[in-house]
Amino acid sequence: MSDSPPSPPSRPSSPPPPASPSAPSAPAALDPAEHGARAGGDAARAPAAVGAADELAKAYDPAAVEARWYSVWESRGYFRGDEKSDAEPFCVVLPPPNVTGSLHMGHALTATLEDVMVRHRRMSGRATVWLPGTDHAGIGTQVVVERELNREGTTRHAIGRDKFLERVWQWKAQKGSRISLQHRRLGASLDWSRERFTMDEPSSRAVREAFVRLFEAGLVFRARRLINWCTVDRTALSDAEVKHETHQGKLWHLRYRVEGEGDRSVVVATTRPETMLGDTAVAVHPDDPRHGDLVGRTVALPLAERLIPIVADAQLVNLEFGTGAVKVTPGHDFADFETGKRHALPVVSIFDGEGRANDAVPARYRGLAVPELRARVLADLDARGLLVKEEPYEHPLPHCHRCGSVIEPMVSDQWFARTEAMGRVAVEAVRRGAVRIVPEEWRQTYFNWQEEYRDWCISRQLWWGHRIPVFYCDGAGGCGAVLALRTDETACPRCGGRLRQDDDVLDTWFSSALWPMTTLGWPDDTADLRKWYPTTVLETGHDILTFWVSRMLLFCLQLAPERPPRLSSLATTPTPTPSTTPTPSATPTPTATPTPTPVPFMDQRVPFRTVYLHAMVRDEKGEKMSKSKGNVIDPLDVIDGASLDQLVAAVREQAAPDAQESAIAYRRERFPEGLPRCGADALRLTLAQLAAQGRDIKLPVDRLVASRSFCNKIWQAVRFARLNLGGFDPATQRFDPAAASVPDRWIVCALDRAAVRLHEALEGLEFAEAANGIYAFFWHELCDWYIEMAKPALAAAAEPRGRAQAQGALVLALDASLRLLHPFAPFVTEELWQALPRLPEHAGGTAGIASIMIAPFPRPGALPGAAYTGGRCDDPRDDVEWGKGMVNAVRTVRGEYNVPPSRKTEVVITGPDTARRTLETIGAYVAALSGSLVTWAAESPRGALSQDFGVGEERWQAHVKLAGAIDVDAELARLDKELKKAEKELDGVRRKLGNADFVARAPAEIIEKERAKEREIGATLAARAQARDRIRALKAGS
RNA sequence: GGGCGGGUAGCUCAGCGGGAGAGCAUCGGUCUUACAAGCCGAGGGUCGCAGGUUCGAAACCUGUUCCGCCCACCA
Repeated sequence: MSDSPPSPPSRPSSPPPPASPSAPSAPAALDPAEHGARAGGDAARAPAAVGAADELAKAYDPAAVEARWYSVWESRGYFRGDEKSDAEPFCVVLPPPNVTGSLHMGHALTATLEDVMVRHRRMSGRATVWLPGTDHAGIGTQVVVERELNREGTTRHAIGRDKFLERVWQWKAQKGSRISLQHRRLGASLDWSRERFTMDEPSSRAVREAFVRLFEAGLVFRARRLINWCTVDRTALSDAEVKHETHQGKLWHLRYRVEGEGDRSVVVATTRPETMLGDTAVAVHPDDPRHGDLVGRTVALPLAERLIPIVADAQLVNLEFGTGAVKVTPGHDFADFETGKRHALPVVSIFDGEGRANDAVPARYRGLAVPELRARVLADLDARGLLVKEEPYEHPLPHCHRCGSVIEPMVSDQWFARTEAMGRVAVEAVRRGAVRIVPEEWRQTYFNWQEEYRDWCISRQLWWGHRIPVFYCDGAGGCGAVLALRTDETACPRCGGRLRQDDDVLDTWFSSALWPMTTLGWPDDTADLRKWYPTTVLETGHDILTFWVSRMLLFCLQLAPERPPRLSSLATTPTPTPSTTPTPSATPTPTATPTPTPVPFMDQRVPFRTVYLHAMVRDEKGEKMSKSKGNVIDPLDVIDGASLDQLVAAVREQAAPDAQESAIAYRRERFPEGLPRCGADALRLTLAQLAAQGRDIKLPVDRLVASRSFCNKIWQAVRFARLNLGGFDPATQRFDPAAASVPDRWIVCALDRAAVRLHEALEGLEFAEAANGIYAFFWHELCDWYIEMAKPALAAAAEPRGRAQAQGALVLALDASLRLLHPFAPFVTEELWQALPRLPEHAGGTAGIASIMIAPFPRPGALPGAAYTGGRCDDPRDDVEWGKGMVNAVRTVRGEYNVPPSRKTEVVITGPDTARRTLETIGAYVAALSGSLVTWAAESPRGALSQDFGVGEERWQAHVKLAGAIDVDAELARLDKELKKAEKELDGVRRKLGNADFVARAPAEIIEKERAKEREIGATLAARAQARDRIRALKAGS
């Protein structure tokens, strides 16, 4: 893949000089007159310096098309949001990808859906901005750089914090551009002038401001608690970052002797025998007859040689489970930690940060990691006869969301965000509809998560991230103040003592939670913030509903300005006002319950009005894409194509060494031919079409190829137009309803209807509906019927005035269709639109507009077709439908008899007098499309093959005369089959209508519909019976 | 353990109270001067299973089975 646009081989390589006027997009003879720029927007005035080539290549080539447009759009400033615009705002923030990563299909889906929305709204005249950015991804990035250091034989501790951070910034600079490149290749119309990084200066300032404010409000606090600790990444994690996986483990029964009770003992059951060294009690149920009486006694903790009490705890102990006695390890188990608090038990921590046994255990166990420690503890207990039994036991085991290692609950001092008060507001915002979640089924998941109000552990023992802006005056003689400061200080403002900054950094998601605000300039009172906050739609994968969406609601509702502030109150950058809190103690900070933000301001403070959650992209087997499996498809490999060798090479580069073999095998098996070059437009179309799927999207390569074919179809349609526009003068051409032909009038109507449907689907975030609808319209209405019907009038030899009319309508239809398609397939539509002569704006066209990107999206009422569909002109829809019916009927018969297209047939249409009149209007088109000579007759001819067709209740018949003998028996069989089909349907309808309950209870319109159906099928049946009789007569007569 | 989603044509999936659909694949016809990445036609489904509600169920309810996901400290 190359980032320099290759010049397409099939085109003249000399680009028009930059100063040349707007692209002469049609052949010289058709040079469209330029009517200057369309009102408004300097961009529109920019010359279209990158003219489309003089001739369209014979086939669509995505590489050639996509290379040229992105930089043009960007350099002309089309992506820039105009904060001064008076138009209704439309703002989307791109979920910031991890800066050192690379986009996968999930990102491509995000980019596609967001770009579709953004381009549509932009074309519809909204003040649109789409904000790009990347996330520093704390743990992920730090781990990768650390691994690199390890390979060089050093560690982050060896080189120190500052040097290490330098290294990470280098890494970021080196890798960060790939994401932007990928987005550009996808055609994402992001406002790069507003690009942000979660650790850039303004974001860092926002994070700091947010922290200080939350600190001042008592919403973040420091406490010594049991937290999830990853012994590999050596940091605390939040609950959200822990995944519980079912583990086939064991349940061990251990015997503890009761002091002073002779031989009496209690047996406890545990899945983690090694933690017994940290036990500080045994709990039993107070009502347990087995050992209820032992409460208050002590047991001798074996191996550790300590005495621990037996306590009664009805909350922890389940009478039905295990032995009814539970070892209590407050230092390494969440339930036990709570139990310990209830009984004021000491907390013994037996592991260090790497998960090895520390000095709290007897010497022979020190330094052992969990597996070895467990083995030795069990062996020692067994040797003492204290291991009663072990049994297989399945239980959940917590794992690190990042690295997959087993989580160790550990007690430590950490910073937490108090979520209850903020959470209530965040729940309320969704419940009251200030934020809408689409699809709605995710609301429940959101509530379930948000309503738990679990305090969020926000400190991480990492170096890469936002350093916690808390300073301690805890040096010798210090006053002990704990201060959250907006600027770094070295001296304590209270006592002048030396300040020490907290070493920890904030959870990555802390900064992400502020993203809709920071990208718009918060905490400053910026024009962007006033124009675009709250953002309009937040679109992302459902997997980060809890990580990200919930947290944005939590923080933004708390911190956003209550209403757009007045300019006069413009941000005086807050001076550092030190805040204080009591010296941190071992117990959680006191609970001054902050009051929730009053509800009336919710509408102003929510970070977004709508959340749209899309499905996860999976491979064709529905398996999760992962680098180690080798089933990750890089969007660029779909866009540019990739040989099998390239795919294999990519695995070697990306996948972990131990996973490479299987990953390569997967690719060899799945993509023996590699991936075909499909182009960004095809990828986007495919992803948009699949967006309706609920939880998972399986991405079949076939679909991509089909979309590429669709792009070619669009290409060919415009190519056809250009080949048939000889002598056409777009400047003077009008679409004249009075003079327009039936197909021309029909297509403008159909276009108007398609535009209405598409617009509604897009406004309703129904991407698949939108994409499929416009696909079907373009291919099956415009290409299959309209262009085919228009061909005779467009032929070079056709009558000139009629031809000019047809040319005008074709140009109009394609112009509008391309605009409808543009949000989905930006590149190919721009290329073709530039190559298409267009009518002036006052004639419903877009001549003079420099780019399709800034052309108006066809709206109901804005197209000439609106005059028809609005009832002001005669909509020829019925005539065309009858025509289609006739053509289909003839084609069916010809198809059944394998009549080659080259062979003309003679066709007689029978039906009421209206049929004759309809035929006068559309007969020529029917003839052309069915390869037949078509006439009307009152009587069915003998010796023809009949096929009925109809619109609504009315049925007419097409009688196809085939030269040569008819296979009478075969024909009878065919008609018989059709007849039976109709009979069966009629039966069903009659049964329904014969049902008194139905007639009495069903709504009137449904009954009427059934009656109509009865008449319709009745007519069909009659027609088929007649046809059969005629064939029978033929048989009898032959 | 709790919650959620899904089982519809060979494959991937729409439809989610009133006549079973799309793309791909298959079969037949066609190189018709925009497109063979095309055009035309055809075949193919008791909508997981069983009950129920309803005049009417692929859709709603209950149960059941099979897949998948999320959440969860019963040691």
